[in-house]
Amino acid sequence: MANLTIGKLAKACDVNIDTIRYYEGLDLLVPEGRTASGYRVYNSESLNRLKFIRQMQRLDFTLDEIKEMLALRVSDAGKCADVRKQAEAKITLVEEKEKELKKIKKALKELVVACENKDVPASECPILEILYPKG
Amino acid sequence: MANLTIGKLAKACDVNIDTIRYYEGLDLLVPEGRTASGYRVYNSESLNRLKFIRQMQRLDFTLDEIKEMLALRVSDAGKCADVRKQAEAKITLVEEKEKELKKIKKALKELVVACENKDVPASECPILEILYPKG
DNA sequence: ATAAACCCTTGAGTATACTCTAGAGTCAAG
DNA sequence: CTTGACTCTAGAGTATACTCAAGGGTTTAT
Repeated sequence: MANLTIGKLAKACDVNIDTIRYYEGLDLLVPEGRTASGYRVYNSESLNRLKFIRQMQRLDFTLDEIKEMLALRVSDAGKCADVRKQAEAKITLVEEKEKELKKIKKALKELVVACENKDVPASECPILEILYPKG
Repeated sequence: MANLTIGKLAKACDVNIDTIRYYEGLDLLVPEGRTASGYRVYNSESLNRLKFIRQMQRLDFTLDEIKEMLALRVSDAGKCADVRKQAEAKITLVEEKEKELKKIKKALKELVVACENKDVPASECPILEILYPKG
């Protein structure tokens, strides 16, 4: 695919241009090369890589974790299982968070109901009383 | 309940002692009082408050958001409707978080499935293709 | 009474992930 | 050939959330 300047890459992925240079410093996204005048040159693989990085960030992976995953790609496929394990660990984490969120939501809803009944304790912090009754 | 020194509170919640002082600076967790010699004194409400803070942080709420939730209380009779509104806003926030987590989980599960499909030639990890297809 | 363990404050340092500034060179259109 | 858009580097700044260090008082156990 066509060579890309840093600006075009940034626009294509809707990423700040400085972020791309920042990723380079982390060895996360290194340009294919440079022009004679020193401009960074990127190719379509850079594009995929950057898209992948952003996608994984949306999935709550840190840049370090993403870097590790990208390192797995270039080594052997036996390590696919490693990535799977990481993903599974994240799923467990997500499921735990879902459970906790339910509790919080329940407490907040009780607070709303209490408000409607003008029942709200004059306490310092009703949400704590609801979540942790009787001190 | 028994009065707690900062060290005991820290230990009880498995939190760094400096973190507690840091929270105080944010008006997030203020001690009940001080001893004559200036030592912070905490009570059981502090304990609940700190537990709540940590729980909410695990759920990816920022300290600012947590502070707002803890502030949901009726100071005088007329403000009940106000608190209800704010509580409802927080419920919306929680529900947004739930949605986000669902999306993340779905993507992670796709990732895991992709990993399990080992029909794919051993040279490339298919995960990247799933997350970023037709690169 | 003395040493260990604990507490105080102020201020600096760390980690993650950017984001911006300054000063200067390069490229593309009219 | 000039003007504006783009790029370069190095380094500083931002935001969130801690975490540590220095220097000095306080409590507690022996």
